[in-house]
Amino acid sequence: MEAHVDVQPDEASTIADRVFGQLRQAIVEGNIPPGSKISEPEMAARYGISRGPLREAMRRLESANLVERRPNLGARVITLSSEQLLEIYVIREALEGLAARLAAERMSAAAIADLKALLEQHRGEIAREYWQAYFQKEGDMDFHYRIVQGSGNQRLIGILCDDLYHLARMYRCKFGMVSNRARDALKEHELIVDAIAERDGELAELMMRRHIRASRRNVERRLATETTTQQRTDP
Amino acid sequence: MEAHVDVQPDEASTIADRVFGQLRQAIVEGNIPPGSKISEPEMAARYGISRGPLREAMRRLESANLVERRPNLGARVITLSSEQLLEIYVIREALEGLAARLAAERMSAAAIADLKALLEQHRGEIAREYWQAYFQKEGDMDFHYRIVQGSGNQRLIGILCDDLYHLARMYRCKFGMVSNRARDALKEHELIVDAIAERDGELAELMMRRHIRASRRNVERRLATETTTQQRTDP
DNA sequence: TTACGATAAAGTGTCGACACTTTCAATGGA
DNA sequence: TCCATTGAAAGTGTCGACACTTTATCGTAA
Repeated sequence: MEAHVDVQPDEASTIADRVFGQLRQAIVEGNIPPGSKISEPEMAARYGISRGPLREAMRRLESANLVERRPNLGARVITLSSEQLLEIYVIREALEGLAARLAAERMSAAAIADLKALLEQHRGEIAREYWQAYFQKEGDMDFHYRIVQGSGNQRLIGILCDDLYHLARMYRCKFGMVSNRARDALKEHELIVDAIAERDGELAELMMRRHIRASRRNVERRLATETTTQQRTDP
Repeated sequence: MEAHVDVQPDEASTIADRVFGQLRQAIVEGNIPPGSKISEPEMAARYGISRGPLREAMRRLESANLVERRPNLGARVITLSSEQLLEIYVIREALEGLAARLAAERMSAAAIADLKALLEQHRGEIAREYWQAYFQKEGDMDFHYRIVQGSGNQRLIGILCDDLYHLARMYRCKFGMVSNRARDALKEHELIVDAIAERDGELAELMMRRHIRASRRNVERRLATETTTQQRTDP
């Protein structure tokens, strides 16, 4: 449990770690726009550090697939294409389906109780119409995050939590995904937790796959209408 | 297609790239034993470079999950536990099953023909008893590698080819996996390719999952007998 | 005016040196 | 004899400087 935690801007033993967390947050939230070049001297000056730690932070961003680096040409924030977003959904369907099955087999009773409490909280927030503030931002991620943790497969946890989830968040910040699917998603979450609580791994996997597929199709619809009704925003 | 290629010791624009490839090979092949500490000054001296590029190479090895680094304590080659090996198999089953399905849908006819030719070659090698030299080492990897490439999902390709496959090779080098399963595996490979050639994604996924599951069970049996008949080699 | 080439600017890759942390060993005391 | 303390040695983290590559700019010639 010591790995795979979000490196927050504060508390980090090394400068490179701290700057990595800050840069990741800035990139994911769109403060450093996709496709923009990151100049090492400029960034180092902005954060008041040397180029050494900054380069290390950049390398970690590269391995997290948030920036692309090419020799002698420097680093650019990745550009988000709809194809890549759909690729991520396809992988998440397989991987989180697996995670749900494993979680149903191995998650502790206490963790399941916590999960149910989280869903109860979400239910309340949606009823009070707070969901636009919370659920669509982090609530959904919290849910998926916990199930993946519950799988107990460290490598699976690493792939999903260290890489794919940050990318998914980045997309969410880019296109402001105001989801009309919040209620449906909550319903699906409940079905998944029920299956896990009954230790029915097969059903949990099925429900998780169906849930992520529904999310993907929602995004596909949104992308389709977006490209037909208005211009793309790629310069 | 420019990414996800094995960085060979030669031809690499930057020193860090070259040393990364050399170190990865040394680690995967067991020349730098698992669990051993990697001293930056010592390694830099051995390769005749400065600590800067070496640190970059180490960082890339860490993101490939071949070494573990802890602040102020340095880097160690990962220790291979049987649990981790099985974790990898579980993930491969899900991910390569997905890859096989996508490959059945999207692989070009030419690529499928190449795949068939590769299998034909393997068949010949096994018949001539050369399989102990080739098949068990890289032939199996070649097969899986091509199908993953055929999926066309760049992120899936990255996860499997950049990370998991090197780890799998590392395990293979550690325990000298002389497989009595070569003939069975070839048979399973043929079934998978047949399904892909008939564009039957569902069947291709099923066969690939079954194939990897069989491999995993073979490893499990081997591990079980190993631990009961002889001492573990962990010091 | 446009195309080509040279020069300068900016940026990345690499290096050696210093500061701080960890580790180990020797010394002293209980 | 054993444990704690202290000092040195080794190692990692960080920094500034230099070399080489890429890019932009300017000047010249067609």
